[in-house]
Amino acid sequence: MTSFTSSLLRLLEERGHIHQVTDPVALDKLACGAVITAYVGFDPTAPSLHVGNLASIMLLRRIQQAGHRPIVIMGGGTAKIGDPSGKDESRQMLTDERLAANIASIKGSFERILSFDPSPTGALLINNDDWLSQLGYVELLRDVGPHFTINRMLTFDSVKLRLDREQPLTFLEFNYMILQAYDFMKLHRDYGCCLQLGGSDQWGNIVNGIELGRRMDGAELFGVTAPLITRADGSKMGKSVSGAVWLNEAQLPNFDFWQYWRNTDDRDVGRFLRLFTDIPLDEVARLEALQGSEINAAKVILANEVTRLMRGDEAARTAEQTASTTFAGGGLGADLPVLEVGREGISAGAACTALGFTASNGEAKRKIAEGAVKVDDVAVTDAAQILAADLGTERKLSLGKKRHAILRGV
RNA sequence: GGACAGGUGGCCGAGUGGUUAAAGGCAGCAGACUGUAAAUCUGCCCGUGCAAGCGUACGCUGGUUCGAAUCCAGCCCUGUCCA
Repeated sequence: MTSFTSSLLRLLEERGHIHQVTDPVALDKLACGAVITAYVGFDPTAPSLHVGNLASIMLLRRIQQAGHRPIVIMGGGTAKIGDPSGKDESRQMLTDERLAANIASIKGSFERILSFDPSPTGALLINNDDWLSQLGYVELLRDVGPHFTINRMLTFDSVKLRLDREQPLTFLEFNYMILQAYDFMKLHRDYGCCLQLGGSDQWGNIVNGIELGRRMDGAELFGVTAPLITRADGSKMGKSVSGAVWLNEAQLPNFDFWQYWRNTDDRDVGRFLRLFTDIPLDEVARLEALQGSEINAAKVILANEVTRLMRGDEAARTAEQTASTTFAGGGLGADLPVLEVGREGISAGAACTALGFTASNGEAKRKIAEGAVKVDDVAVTDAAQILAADLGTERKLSLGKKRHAILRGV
């Protein structure tokens, strides 16, 4: 797996995007000579993608950077079924309206990352529901069914996992891999797409698509999977104090998004810089070599770059300023959440809950008893203590070291 | 359709009549230490209340009992095997 000649595979490999490739030599050769079309699929099960999807999103960006054409497949059709991969429980089914709304909302993330220009390398965003919902059952069975054997399907991890754990796998879900394979074949027919990329959990699905394309059309298709990105402590990416780390601002404020990256584990800094930013590799090497507390500078750069990419320049700048005023200066940053306080004030406990720092008043009380809540850096001792701010003034309310908010007198 | 085993808090998983808001683990939050890191130690971890308490909670419905997650009945769901 060394020294590819195509810019595509070199780029992917250098930046740590490659886990497995179906036929590296042939793909390398193909990617040298022509503009190829490649796709990655996403399930629109929520109104926003999250950082767990970011590695796949970046794959598409790299494709375009290497001079090829990326296709984003929104799994509007497959989402109605639910991918059994890696999950031990089936997924809730979504309505058409919900899916359409999710797709519309997710689209924004891709518009930041990819260029949807009309050139040969311009990105496309396609909903697989366009064809999947048109399929006739008997027709599908007859055309595609003969190319799959149950024997083989049973050997795929996604299926085996459920069976081994003696958990239900419905016929509906069992069909997911067939429809996904169908997607690949369809994209090859309609768009000349010959490469599918995805997370390592998609290996089985991708291989199925390659097989189906070969059997039905004699097509030569390829697959690349990306490594599962875990953090140095072994956990999956994507949780912050506020829950999942969503890519859309509507689901997660810019400052929290920035903070997520700022708090990256030392050991992950280099890897994340390579994967999730466009910073040149020699610069990355310099940054990740920083020792001790100096590596914090690299984390700021990581946070700035990723935030810039996903949220824009302005968002990154404001978040960084907020962080430096709040953490270094002990002041109040513009990006902090604001709680408006009337003349009558609000109890310390209620304020924490109103800001979403705590889930209930009971939790707020416990946190206060633990000495976690501070107003203007002075610990609050009584949950019932009334906090007030004079008209037009601002005070700082903090829970722990990371969460801060502005109390504004109105 | 039959036999057997199951359905417990975000997840895993103990618990088979009161001392059970329910062991233990994971995840999470906070405190200490630090560099807004990691590791470690400590505390917290259904809601409400200052508190005693109250309200909810162990698939669903009903029953037995002073008292049920625990016993009984019916139903729903899942798995394994059989037909």
